[in-house]
Amino acid sequence: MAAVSKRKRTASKTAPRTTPREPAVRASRASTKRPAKRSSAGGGLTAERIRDEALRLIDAEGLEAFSTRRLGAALGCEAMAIYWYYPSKDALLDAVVEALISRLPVEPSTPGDWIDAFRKLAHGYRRLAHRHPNAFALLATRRFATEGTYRFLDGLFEMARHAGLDDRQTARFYRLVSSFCSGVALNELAGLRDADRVASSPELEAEALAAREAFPRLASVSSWLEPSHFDDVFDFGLELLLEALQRAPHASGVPAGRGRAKRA
Amino acid sequence: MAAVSKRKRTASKTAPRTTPREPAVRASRASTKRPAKRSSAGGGLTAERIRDEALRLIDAEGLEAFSTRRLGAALGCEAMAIYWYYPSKDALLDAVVEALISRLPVEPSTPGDWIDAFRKLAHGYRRLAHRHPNAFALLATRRFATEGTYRFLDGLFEMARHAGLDDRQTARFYRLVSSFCSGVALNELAGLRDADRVASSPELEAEALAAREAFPRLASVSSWLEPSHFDDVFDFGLELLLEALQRAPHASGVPAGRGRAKRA
DNA sequence: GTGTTCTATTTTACATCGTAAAGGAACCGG
DNA sequence: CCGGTTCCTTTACGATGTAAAATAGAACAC
Repeated sequence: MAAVSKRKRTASKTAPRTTPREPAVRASRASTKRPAKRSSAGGGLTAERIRDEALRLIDAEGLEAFSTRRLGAALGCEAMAIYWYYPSKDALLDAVVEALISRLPVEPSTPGDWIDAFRKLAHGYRRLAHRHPNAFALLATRRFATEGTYRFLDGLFEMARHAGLDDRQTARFYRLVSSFCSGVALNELAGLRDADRVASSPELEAEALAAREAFPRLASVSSWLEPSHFDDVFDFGLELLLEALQRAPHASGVPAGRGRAKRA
Repeated sequence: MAAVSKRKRTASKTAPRTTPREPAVRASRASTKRPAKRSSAGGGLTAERIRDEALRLIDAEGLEAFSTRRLGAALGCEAMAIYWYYPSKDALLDAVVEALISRLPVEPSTPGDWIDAFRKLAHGYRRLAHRHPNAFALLATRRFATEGTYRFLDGLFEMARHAGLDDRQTARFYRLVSSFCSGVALNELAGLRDADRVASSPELEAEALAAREAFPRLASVSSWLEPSHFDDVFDFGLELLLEALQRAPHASGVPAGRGRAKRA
């Protein structure tokens, strides 16, 4: 966590920020004493409630439309109230990412079958993209940088170790599979969004038709690029990766420098 | 192109937009008559100059910091002048995407070797990510929806046809390779950005250290996740895909429904 | 010449954004 | 009752994207 404040935009915002008084940095403080009780109705603000509502809003109205003020309105409080629980909008979005990630199944469904666990995980990731299309760009774009995401990765890597993979192979396949999954999902989401857009505007439809005529090859291939074939592509690619993973679990296939795992 | 205006944010902005008077929609009008001549110095505004400067600015200061006002300042004009050439910031970004895409090599370096052409293309794409890290997210996130990008795809698919791939395989591998490339590149860029951030802040550094202790598996794997190993991962994954591509060029390996190409 | 029209740009204005800073209001242990 | 802590609101500032109108110069009509 920690207050990072993204990038300072123009490097000359206002003041040098001298730790104002130490507001709220840690995300879930409510548990240290008693949860909350003020304002009888649903007013009880907590970091979790804010985060959940943020996700709900993003799902409902898109990432672009999401703002602290709108979130405040949805929560029944002023926008600035959020800043008691999160140091910035950015940090809140990190928390949303964390919440999504932690829903993924890290354990294999059948204990020994770690390839299957990887597969399940990949499918879970993809399911996330489908369930939260608007929030998914966050996952693909932001670095995993919170405790929960660390825990997720640690669990995953622990599983890989039990499967006998050395660290290098683990790293490699983690990168490969996760890159592949986000790549496919982003592609897919972009395609869906675009299909939406075109369908909702006659002029864009006409334009698409014209493009189809001007570029015949594009036209004939693009029927295979439609949403209905996404599953096919995803499974094909994923199985390709998993096969390779199964094929060469221990050995390192490239020069390498003896940085092996400590366990057999 | 066409004025799309993104999504209307809240669905209740201001007025219903009744085609104000028909300002500028088509991107490059300067060529129809004479380029321009007003304002002796470097003032000559054109769609191309705006787009190029936009890319330069994004490269230099990041996507977040990019705004029409700053672009105007860089060009020596008011922000609104841009709107004569592009209907929206969104459309301008589309043009930037197009400019980047059209730099990729679609032709194979040795005429017959189409696998090599795919490889070159993938490496070119990755090089783009390296050369324009700040602009790259645009490529991965936005749909290819301009004439230039259509042309690019048409050229690519034409090449695939010459290589003997049917439309289904073409579509499949296009999606696979492009998804893979953007996924890896995004991952890579996020990693680099994060390494930057951590290196520039002692408290984040301490935090990272603590995480390393709390999650031992993460720590030992993550040395293999460092930037120095990106090339390795990319090549490994790409060759995996290309091998599969070479292995099964024509046949469709799944049930399929006879929706084949009309051309031999 | 004097309009008038077209093209390119500036000016002005508005709603919205993230968030710093300060000011309550409710609770606390004394 | 009092000072402190905790949580939330108010107010304010400097951005943002862009609609709308004003404006300046070039090109054409007469």
